[in-house]
Amino acid sequence: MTLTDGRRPGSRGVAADHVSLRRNNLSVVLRHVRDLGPRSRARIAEETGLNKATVSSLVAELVERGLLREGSADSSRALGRPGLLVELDGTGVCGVGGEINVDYLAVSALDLTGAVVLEKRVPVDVAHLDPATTLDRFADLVQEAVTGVEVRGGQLAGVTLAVPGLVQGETGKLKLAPNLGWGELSVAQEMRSRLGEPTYPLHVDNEANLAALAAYADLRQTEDEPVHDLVLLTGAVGVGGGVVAGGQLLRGGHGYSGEVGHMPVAPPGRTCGCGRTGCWETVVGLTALLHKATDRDDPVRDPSLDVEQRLAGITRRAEAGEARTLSALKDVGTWLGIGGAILVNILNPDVLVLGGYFAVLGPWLKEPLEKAIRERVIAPDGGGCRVVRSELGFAAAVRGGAQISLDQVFVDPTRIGVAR
Amino acid sequence: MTLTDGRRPGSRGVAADHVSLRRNNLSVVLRHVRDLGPRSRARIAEETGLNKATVSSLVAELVERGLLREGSADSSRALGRPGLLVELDGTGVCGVGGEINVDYLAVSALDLTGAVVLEKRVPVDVAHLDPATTLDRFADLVQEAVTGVEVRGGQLAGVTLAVPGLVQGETGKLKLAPNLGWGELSVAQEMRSRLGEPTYPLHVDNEANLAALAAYADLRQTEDEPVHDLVLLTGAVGVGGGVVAGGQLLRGGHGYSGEVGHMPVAPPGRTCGCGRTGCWETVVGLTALLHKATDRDDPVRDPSLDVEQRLAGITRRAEAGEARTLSALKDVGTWLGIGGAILVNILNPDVLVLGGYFAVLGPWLKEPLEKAIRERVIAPDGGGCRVVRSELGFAAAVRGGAQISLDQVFVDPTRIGVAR
DNA sequence: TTAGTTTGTTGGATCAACAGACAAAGTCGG
DNA sequence: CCGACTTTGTCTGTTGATCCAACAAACTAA
Repeated sequence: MTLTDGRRPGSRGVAADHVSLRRNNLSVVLRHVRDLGPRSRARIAEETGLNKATVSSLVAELVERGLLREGSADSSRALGRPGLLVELDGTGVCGVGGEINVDYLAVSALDLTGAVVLEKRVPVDVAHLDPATTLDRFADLVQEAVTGVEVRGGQLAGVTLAVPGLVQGETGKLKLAPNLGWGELSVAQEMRSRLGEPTYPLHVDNEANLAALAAYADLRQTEDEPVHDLVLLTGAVGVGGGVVAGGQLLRGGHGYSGEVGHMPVAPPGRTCGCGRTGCWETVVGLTALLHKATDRDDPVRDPSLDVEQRLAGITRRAEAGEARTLSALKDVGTWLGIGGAILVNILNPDVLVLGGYFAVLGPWLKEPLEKAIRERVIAPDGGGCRVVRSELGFAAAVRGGAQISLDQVFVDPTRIGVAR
Repeated sequence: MTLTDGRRPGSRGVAADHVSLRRNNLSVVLRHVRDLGPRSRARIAEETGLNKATVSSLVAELVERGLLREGSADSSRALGRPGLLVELDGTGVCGVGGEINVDYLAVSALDLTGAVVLEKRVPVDVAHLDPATTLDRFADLVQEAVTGVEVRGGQLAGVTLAVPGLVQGETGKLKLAPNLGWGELSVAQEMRSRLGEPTYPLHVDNEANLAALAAYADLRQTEDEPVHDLVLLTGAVGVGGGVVAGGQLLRGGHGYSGEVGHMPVAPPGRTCGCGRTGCWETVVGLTALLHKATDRDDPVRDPSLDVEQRLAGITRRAEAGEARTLSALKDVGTWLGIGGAILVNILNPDVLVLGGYFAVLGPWLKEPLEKAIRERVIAPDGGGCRVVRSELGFAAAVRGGAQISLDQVFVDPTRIGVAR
């Protein structure tokens, strides 16, 4: 009922005038077409409650801004004059996402429809590189995507960069990225200067947060019923968590939410990177799986090889029914469920999304995981929570970054194109 | 930037017309006065960005509806014509909250300013009573509060009832309340029929959720900097959790969020009510403290005595420096911190609020709790999270219930009073 | 061919915010 | 005490976005 700013959390409404009203309704129409697909003006009016004449005017402006376009005639309704379908115009605007991770750099560009315009991932041993050198190479990669969008004739909605670490909410300052071996560093500022102080918005966010957002956008397209509450778990050496609650990314007071890897749920065992024992990571992280499933000199343990290849090795053994591999996977799945049940009890998500290596090995993890959750979640029927594998693989964070840049356009379409 | 409905989660905007615009700005002005205190029309205009003339018109309507009133002259500004202060009118509207708990029934009525109009708590051994009988007595109590508000000349904004159990989001159906010994039961429907199918909105919610909301409203008044992310822990026989994230109550997909009592963090020991061992409740619940601090025949263990009196006994011993009591409190405080750190790592709240018995014994719990959190939260400086005791005691949930009813008025002031 | 249905546009009405002018009510300096 | 100055709150007219009702256009069905 109230105009929300979106930038100031908790502020449920800001003063509004005719311009805000128009902006709001432009956003409503644009998101309506995104979420429910192409449809005629008359149908949009009917479904949103706006007047037919108003919808015509709004659509005209959105077309002028290059966000919508008229498509073919609507032949679905039997009687009367057929309407002209109005649909998202993918050619106009793109969002770009980037990611720095332990062993690769990546970028992705999505158009307004969510389709992948370009995507690139280069293996880089970030942990053993100077941060400045990494940022140089990362800036080159991001610039490549930006120019790629521009030569294609698209307008750039914004760039959002993912980092596997603690990112302070407002400033986008990186506080700590243990897996990269990075300390406090203003990634946003460093990248802005390397990209020549660009005019488009550039933000930095936590990798799991953006992956969760990508999963949210993905579920919006694939699921019948709307999903507004989800938890995403990214499995790597560490374990990251991203939470979408009530359709909004949960960031916490300072942006440090989603640190799930160090829940003390396991019996004392291997020492965690944080210095303690018993952390969840130590029983569900990739290292834990490899230690259980393989011997010391096994090639799949070789950190210099590509992660996806090593995982393919595990998959092959599991498919062949190798006992030790299957037992290790069942073990990890159960521990995943024990920690997952904590999250489900606290957050009651509709969906628990497995990302990173959990997604790859999902077929073997899912059953013991779901069993553990059913047993340990207090709410009836596991609180109605389903477990799904992410379809996005290791591209989740970059896609989420591109998506969050595009989201700004859906919230305020007047950011793009010329005024009337 | 978009008009939010508030009822549909995730829907970031609904179609808006002139009426919505007006409603939005009425809400903005009303909340502005609530949050920042009495001030002149000119100042409201300056601070909200609305036009002076518009603010005059909005204030006039809000006065007509009995939500605002003109107060004394503003003598704070030195120069020029002094303004007339505009302030919340407490006499017009009230919200009512009720609570069913293990050993008492309670109601509270708050006026628009948040001041307590009436409050009542009666000891009832709910667990050993037929649900129907309990609901009969509860309905009498709620009706008493409702008529209390009405004879005072106030309009009733709504009634919200707290239950210590799992409440399904939309329907307000109680799924499970183990501490009451209640199973599935539509409390909302039962109460509506007992209250004669009232016209005012009546809702049912989880007790910890409402307590968290009360703490949120309380911090809004007492803190200088706005707090939009908090976690509230209610200590009783069990442990409940309520989460406010980004200024919104976190409910989860089906309303089952906040089940923190059964996190498996403790070593195997006493069997929990849920049938497992190692649950957080078993080391921080009231029973755990009593077992550590006292012998079997100690009178403070007697469940037939009032909880507050028994806690007063513990407080006395702690103040006297009794070693066993102090040691038990330190133990509970540390365990509270171990589980609390999980919540802080996941949710990154600005404030961790201690409610229920944790608030009463807070002075002894706080130090070991904060130490454990500092040690175990990954984000620097504990993620900026402070630990505070709730000032509301066992009235938190009823106050929160009344508050959430009033919140509807702040979101849509046109619900109250006559149209222009 | 005609009646009926649906689409999308047009012109006028309505409503709320805005802008600027102005009287009212105070302070300050002489 | 008086005039210059400042600030408040109201009033009048303008702007702009949505709504409403009428209508031409386009198609189906009989």
